[in-house]
Amino acid sequence: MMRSVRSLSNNRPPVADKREAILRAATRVFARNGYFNSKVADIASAAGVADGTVYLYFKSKEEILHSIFDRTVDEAVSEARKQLEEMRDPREKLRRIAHLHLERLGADRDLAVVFQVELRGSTKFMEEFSAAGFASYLGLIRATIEEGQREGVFRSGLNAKVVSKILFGALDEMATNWILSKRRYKLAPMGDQVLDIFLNGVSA
Amino acid sequence: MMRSVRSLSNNRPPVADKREAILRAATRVFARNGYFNSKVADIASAAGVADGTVYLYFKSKEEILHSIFDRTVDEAVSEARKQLEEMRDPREKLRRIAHLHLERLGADRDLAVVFQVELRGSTKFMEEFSAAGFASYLGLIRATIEEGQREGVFRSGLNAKVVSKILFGALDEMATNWILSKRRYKLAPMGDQVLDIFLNGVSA
DNA sequence: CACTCCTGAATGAATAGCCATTCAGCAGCG
DNA sequence: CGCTGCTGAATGGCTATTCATTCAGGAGTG
Repeated sequence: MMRSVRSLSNNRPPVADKREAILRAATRVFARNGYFNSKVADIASAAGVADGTVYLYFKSKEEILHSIFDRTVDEAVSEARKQLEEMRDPREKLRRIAHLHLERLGADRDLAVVFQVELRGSTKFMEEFSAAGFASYLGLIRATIEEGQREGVFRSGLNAKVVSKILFGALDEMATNWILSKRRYKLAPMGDQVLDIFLNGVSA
Repeated sequence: MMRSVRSLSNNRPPVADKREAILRAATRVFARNGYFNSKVADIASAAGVADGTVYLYFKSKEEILHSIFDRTVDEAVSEARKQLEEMRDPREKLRRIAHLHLERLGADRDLAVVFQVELRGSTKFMEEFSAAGFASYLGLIRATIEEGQREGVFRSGLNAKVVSKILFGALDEMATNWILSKRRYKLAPMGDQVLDIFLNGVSA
């Protein structure tokens, strides 16, 4: 009750503030208990708001999960697009994609758990997610590979779609293993090992 | 009611019969609705038994899911071990592993959904699964890679653990994409494309 | 063979508890 | 006052699991 100073900065973004808090709390709660075992009441209390408040910002529990995905994927894809714009070498581009991918997940274990574990938790989810963000992410990888094929740095006989799935799958597995591992290690550096083998495998 | 001949062979396995029926029904139900959205009553009716009967064979809904995993992984690993025994070339061994992996999942879409989607649905599950079957499966791949390194067919500078994760991740992604895809295609042949790139990447 | 008694597998209605969502009202502010 | 934003207790629906009961068929008996 009684917040230090309330006026100045606390006026405008109570909205965005609380929404953010709920999203962050939900990420933590989902990561620790799994989506289906998480109670909305847990999320509310972790966010420091009342149960009902959650429904002022989200239509349902499910929408919370969606929002976490959407926000993260949108951010990740647009950030990647931006950084890739200034690059030429397709090999370097793939390295950058891998790095950004693992760096982002490696920086927030809870977020990583939600992505690697909870996202997989229902075909419905995967299909929805698949349609939107995932497709554009895979597309980013594929476009880079096709670019490399045109330039002659990657073998042109390969099916770019399959090749992009291989890279994605390998990175995804690194992330999944990382969250399951008891031993703490840096995730991002794994990307280099993956890329070494991958590039060696696809280079012309 | 009225079973043809009851004595001879019908005496022993009414038990295994029903257990099997429940397991098969559960695989279908879980695959279609997701584990958490599946009602035990749905499984029972799909299996053609009463709700209560399920509890004569399984302690809980969760144990049903476990049993599906355990049975499949055990079968897969021992089958793979057996086939690999008679082979020498590590490259061929990896091809065989990939083939068996995708062949098995490709032959039963429901089972594939349970494995690719439901298995990922909770950290708890993954940890338990991880401990048992998954580790031994990854270990099989790793052992083959190390064997290849000793024989000089694979680059010895590579970390075999990471390399095995890459291969597994790539195969896993093929399977996941396959179940999500609307278009029907054969899963197993994807293994060859994966192996072409993979072997090219790791060969000495 | 005919009959009775048992056994335990199978049943499915009832229970018990859980939890997402709602909403009547409260507090602070201008 | 009149809003706006928030609260949290109450509601309603749902479903895993239990358990009293049924019943088919095997065993024992005369």
